[in-house]
Amino acid sequence: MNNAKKKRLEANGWKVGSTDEFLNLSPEEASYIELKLALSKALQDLRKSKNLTQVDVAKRIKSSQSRVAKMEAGDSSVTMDLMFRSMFALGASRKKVVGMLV
Amino acid sequence: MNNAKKKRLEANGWKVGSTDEFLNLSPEEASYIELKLALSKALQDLRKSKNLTQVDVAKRIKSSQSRVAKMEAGDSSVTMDLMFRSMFALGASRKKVVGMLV
DNA sequence: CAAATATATGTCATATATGACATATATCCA
DNA sequence: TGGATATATGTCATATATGACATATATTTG
Repeated sequence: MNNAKKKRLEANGWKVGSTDEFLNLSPEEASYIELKLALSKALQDLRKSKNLTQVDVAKRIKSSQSRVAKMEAGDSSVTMDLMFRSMFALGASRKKVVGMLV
Repeated sequence: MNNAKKKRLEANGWKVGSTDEFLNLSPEEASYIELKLALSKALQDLRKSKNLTQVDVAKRIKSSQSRVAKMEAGDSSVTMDLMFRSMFALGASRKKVVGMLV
């Protein structure tokens, strides 16, 4: 994990150690966070591929633009449940969704 | 979706329509729930393949046996985040985890 | 460039998930 | 069988996620 990624993680509310780089980020936590970031990226890619705005997505899932923005940013305050739901709401199949996480 | 599955869903706290079978369960909700159930099954399979008890898993993720049981039951009160975290805590790789969801 | 449109960030009150606990039920095995 | 071990179910106080809102900052378009 490079420094830019670490900065992005910290910016999104993840605890990635202060003095030392990320020794206190266990492998399993790292895997989880990286999968979640992949999911947030997948959601954004999917939305863009359909030429939809965050407001459009928000309407479909009865949420708000700000929450969609947070999903796409991989913010620590959003669950993967909401992200998966959003992708399905955009018409993606399970195969498609899972495929975007490989 | 057959009746047995519906019963299982309802038992786990999912709202799957009362009078009519499951007309009020939109395709995206169905996809989400089915993915989550696949994940709960994957977690259980993984645990059993390692010959661990729910208590063992609970210790590794600093949770409780009851919560692990709920994860494996696909209970509506548990997030996919916790399930993914658990699988990673059992040593599964992202490739492995994602592969179990295909 | 400026206006319009899109996205990001911060905060709140409320809803939901969490670990913990008690206890019920199932499964194992001597 | 019955005691031991494992899993399921229900509940609670607390922690965290949620939609909504305001508003800041980009990005597009004319």
